[in-house]
Amino acid sequence: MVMIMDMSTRMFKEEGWIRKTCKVCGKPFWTLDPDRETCGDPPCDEYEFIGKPGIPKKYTLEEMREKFLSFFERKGHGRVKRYPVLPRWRDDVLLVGASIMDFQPWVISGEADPPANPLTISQPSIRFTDIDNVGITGRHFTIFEMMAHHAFNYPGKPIYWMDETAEYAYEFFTKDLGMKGEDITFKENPWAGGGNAGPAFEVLYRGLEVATLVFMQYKLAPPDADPSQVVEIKGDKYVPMDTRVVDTGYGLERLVWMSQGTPTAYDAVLDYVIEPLKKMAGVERIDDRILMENSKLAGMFDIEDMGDLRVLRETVAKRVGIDADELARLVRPYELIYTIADHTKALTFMLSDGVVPSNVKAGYLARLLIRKSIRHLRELGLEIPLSEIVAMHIKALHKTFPEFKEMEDVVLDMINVEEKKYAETLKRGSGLVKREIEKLKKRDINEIPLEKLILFYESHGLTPEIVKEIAEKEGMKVKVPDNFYSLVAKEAEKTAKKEEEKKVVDFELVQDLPDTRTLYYEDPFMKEFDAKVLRVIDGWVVLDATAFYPEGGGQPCDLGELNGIRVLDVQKVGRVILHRVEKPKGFKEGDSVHGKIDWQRRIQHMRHHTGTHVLMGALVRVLGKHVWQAGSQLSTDWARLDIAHYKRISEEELKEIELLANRVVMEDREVKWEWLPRTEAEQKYGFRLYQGGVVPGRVIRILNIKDWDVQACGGTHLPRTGLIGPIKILRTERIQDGVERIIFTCGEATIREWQKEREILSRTSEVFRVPPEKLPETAERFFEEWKQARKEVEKLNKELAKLLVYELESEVEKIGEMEFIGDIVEGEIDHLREAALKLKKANRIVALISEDTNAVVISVGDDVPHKAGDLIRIITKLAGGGGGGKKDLAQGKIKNILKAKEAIEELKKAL
RNA sequence: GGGCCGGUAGCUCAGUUUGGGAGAGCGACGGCUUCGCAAGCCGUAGGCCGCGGGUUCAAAUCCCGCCCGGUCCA
Repeated sequence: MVMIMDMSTRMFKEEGWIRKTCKVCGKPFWTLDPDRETCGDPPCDEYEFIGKPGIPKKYTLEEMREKFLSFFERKGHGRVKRYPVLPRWRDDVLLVGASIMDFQPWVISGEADPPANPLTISQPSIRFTDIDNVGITGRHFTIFEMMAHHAFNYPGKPIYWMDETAEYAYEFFTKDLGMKGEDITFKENPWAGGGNAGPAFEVLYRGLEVATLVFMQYKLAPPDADPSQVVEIKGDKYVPMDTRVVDTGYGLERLVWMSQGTPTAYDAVLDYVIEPLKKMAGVERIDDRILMENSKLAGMFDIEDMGDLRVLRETVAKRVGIDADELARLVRPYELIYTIADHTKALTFMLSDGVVPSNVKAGYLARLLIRKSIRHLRELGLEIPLSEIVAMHIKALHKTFPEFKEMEDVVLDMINVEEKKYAETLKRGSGLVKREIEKLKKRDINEIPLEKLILFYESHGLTPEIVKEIAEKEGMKVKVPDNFYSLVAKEAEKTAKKEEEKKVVDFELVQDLPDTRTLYYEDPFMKEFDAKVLRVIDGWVVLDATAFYPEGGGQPCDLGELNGIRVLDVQKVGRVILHRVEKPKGFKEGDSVHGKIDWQRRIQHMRHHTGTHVLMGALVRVLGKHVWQAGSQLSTDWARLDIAHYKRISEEELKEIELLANRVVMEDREVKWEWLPRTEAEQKYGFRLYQGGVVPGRVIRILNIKDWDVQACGGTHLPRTGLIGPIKILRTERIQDGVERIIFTCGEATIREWQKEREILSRTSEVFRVPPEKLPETAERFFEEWKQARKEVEKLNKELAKLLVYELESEVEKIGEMEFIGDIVEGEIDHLREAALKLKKANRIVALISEDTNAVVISVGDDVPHKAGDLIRIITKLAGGGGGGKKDLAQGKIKNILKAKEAIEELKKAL
């Protein structure tokens, strides 16, 4: 736990800073004030700027952001544009939650150059960890801008480290913003997370954390690490990193708040939403004193469940001298409005940056925010569409973020679609709850059991609050435990399973081999080639060069032959390509080989691959810029492309997409590829490059279809779109909410599809004996007539049953007190049953056997002391077969119809 | 990716636990009552019980696979 780390800096030593230990939390901190005893961080200190701003001048978001960025520009930092909140360049996190995430893992690992070094940025960041605190504590947001300056100290190329970082912070705060130096504290708080660690300072001012300065210099120690290098931090072992990174974060919203001294940070930065909402909802004005006390205390709280919230209410109520319930009534509307304002802002960023609401990943987080906001609007009694509020954000922010305007139509439509979906879920749900209540009432239960609440939430998306609202109208009690959601989480944990990762061909044995020369990149049309065998491992042959494309990027490997021996599989391990061959004994090190590629197969892959990119361009143009590739797979006979989209693609859209894609084929556009350094490619083309997912490597391969589509892609492609041939969309599937799959063909595969379709049509035409264009109406007519005929049969059966009944009535025999009818008849089981039931009387037994279908039916009246199920067994025992039923009716089938008569006699005897 | 819920008449759903007669309400249509309307009463039509396979004498019901919709979690 103890880390030996010197955390004094040049400034601390030269300017007379004192290192003290906080008397409340016990953590060390640095201050200029000899009398200070606490570290400055809540709950050790309370907010001191509410109502009396800690910065002399009032700032808006834009002014503060500019102040910060230009300060660091003056200090030699390159200004970098914000990154999208949806991190396309990595697949280990759902959303960007800090500026440093923009540069992980490529820049930090040294695989890509930073866009500037040192650099400064203001990065919109989204975090869900504090979502329960949002709107309540006054300082927590799901979305905030992390202003930062970063320096990447690569080996031998140091930029700067702790001394400069602390000085920049102090200078910016005191000189540029005019904060009081003696009120600033630097709290030591070593940081560890995501496999990295290092010393860190929290910079605190008047009870608020305004910046965090982190010095990343350790990484998790590998098992074989040199023990003299190992440091232990928070229980984990670390070793020094080659690249040391200055990672800072200045809270833009918090600094603006500090400069305004409003009761909450929300008031300072989201007033353009808060004020109209207050007016619309007719929120009662409360005494500023109550609001301020509330936010001062709320600032020291961390809300994890409803219990925590109650404690907060009671504490504040006591301090301002009113009743806790009264306080809640007054404060609640404010909290709702704050939360809505924050969540809708987060949505504006997420949706504009390409998150599509769905039931998975980041899309699910967007849906959570949408639904929570809608519920809050309802609680406020406001009946306005959520999109109206998102539009307010776009209006207020589009000058700084012009991309919002560009995406506005799609974003608002997505919100409206989601709102409609939620309304339907609720409607469906309330019916469900009401029906459940009816059932419970019948069983004299007047409270909804917890397991039902969990079921409603997990399976039907109904929060316990909503269930409560519905149930109480029906006079049903509902008790929601404070920790309901953690109960649900525990429930889910039980079923959580670990996934096993499938290992591909993994050979440590190839590590010493040189990279295989990739002839398929040098000339994608190379069909034959000569090469040398470098090694033969198990069934795999490694060559110095190959034109065989190894499986990757959704493109299957090439097949063909080496020296006439069949190649069965081609895989890439690191940068070495392995060929699995049918007879590995035919190869030895040093051999010359001649390779031949199955060209029919390969060219079809190329058509499908280039075709995928053409189709992607068409999808984006028809459906919108939110469309993003979510996966793709191609084969010789078909290809499929999964895309993020928020509703089903209509038939009209599909036609348009297909037409557009084929037009681009007919225009015969140029297709070019080039290798570019990662950062250069990103700056030039944007993150749209990463359609196919994260691409590793220092340089990446860029595939460019002229004025149509640019992507990072490692596949083999055609040089002109005209070579793709016809593109045909076969169908679409919705593989999950928010993801559509398009299955299509190109080139020869399309022609084969056409032929297949014609065959189906002509065969069907032959069956119906009509020309293909008449098929729909003919099929419909046949289906109708078939239904009609079926009904006729049913009717006739009923008629027959009636006749049978009439006939059988005259065959009644008396057996003691009981009446018995037993006969061998004709007909289906339904028909027999109909008759037996019609003949049923209190003291009567009816047994019928069908001589054409072997069906047996027995009906038994209420007063008869036998069960039909038992009686039928007498028959089936004798005549074979089986059957059974209830007290009054049994059905079955016998094997030997010749024994039917005998069986009925036997039954009679048994009575 | 994993879990859960659902798909039965035009609509909303029951029936699935424990296999054996496919139902209710609303709507549609017809009739009665009424000067006429609303309403009420009586009656009629309307079902590949999501699709495919399996078990069984017998499957809406049990088992397996698929499709469609919903929902929660990582």
